[in-house]
Amino acid sequence: MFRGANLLNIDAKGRMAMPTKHREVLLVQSSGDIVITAHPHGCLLIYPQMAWEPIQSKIMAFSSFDKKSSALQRLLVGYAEDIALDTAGRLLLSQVLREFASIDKQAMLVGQGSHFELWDREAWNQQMQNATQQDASSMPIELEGFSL
Amino acid sequence: MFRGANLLNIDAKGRMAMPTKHREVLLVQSSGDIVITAHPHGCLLIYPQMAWEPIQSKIMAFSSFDKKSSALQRLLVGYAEDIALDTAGRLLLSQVLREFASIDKQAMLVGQGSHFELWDREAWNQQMQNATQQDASSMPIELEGFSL
DNA sequence: TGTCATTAGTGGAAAAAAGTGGTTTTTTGT
DNA sequence: ACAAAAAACCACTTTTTTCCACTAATGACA
Repeated sequence: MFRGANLLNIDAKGRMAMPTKHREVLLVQSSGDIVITAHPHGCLLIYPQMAWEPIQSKIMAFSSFDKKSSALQRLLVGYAEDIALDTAGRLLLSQVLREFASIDKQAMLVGQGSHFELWDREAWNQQMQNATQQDASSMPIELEGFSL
Repeated sequence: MFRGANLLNIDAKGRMAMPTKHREVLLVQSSGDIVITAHPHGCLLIYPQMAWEPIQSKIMAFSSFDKKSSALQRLLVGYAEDIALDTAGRLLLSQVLREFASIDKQAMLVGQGSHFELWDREAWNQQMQNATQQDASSMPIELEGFSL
């Protein structure tokens, strides 16, 4: 599925060209219909529309009285927008979403299997700097014994 | 499997010639399909495509809300690119990956059994300088009682 | 030990594909 | 019906990919 990182330019209208290798998959899987939403870590999430639906269902099944889960519902479902690729394979990022993720001129599109993450260029570099400075002792339990 | 270190030149387009002795293995094992990604220690990882898949599955099974494990997912899967050897047995390193590992003109390709690591020449020398200055007292527990 | 032959490494040109930006057309809301 | 905004369209530029040719290195054999 989706993997790999691409540095992309965003034009004055807020349009961003999807790398061609991913376009076909998106067109086949959900006829170019995309859902974009906000991620709690400060980036955007990009799903093929069909893959998003079951996730949204799960999220909305959480209790809406619990503060944590309703906050998550507001973020993930509240920000979610339906967008389609234009004829040139670009997608239009709304003002609101761009502001949420502080995305301006350049963004890093990062494949994560079933979906993508979209990061402001600077925020991504920051993120990666942290990740490469971690040492194994601070790794979570589930990574115990994991090796490449 | 893969072992040995080779100093390789990278041309202006970012192409790198695989040492011939490794080409056959890569061709037989995964018809020349390679996955290349980022390693938290600042080098690149090169796997035969088939050998990479099960590793990616394990990584993506971690929780995506935990900061530490999602950082690892972003690094390892986010940077992973599918690449094939060209007709001359070279592989093309993308701008993004070269920048991650600060690889410019020369790189050290290091066999690690199932896979390779690719280091910027300078970073590799640095790395080795540290390794030769370590003394046994700072070794991790699992190396207790280990001798060559 | 020198010459020849084969194979590996390197560089670049031509062709194809992708990215970009602006103009026109359509839609939407007033 | 008109104005503003958004979407579609189209043409140009840049990048990427593929292919081919040349040079260097290695090894075999006389």
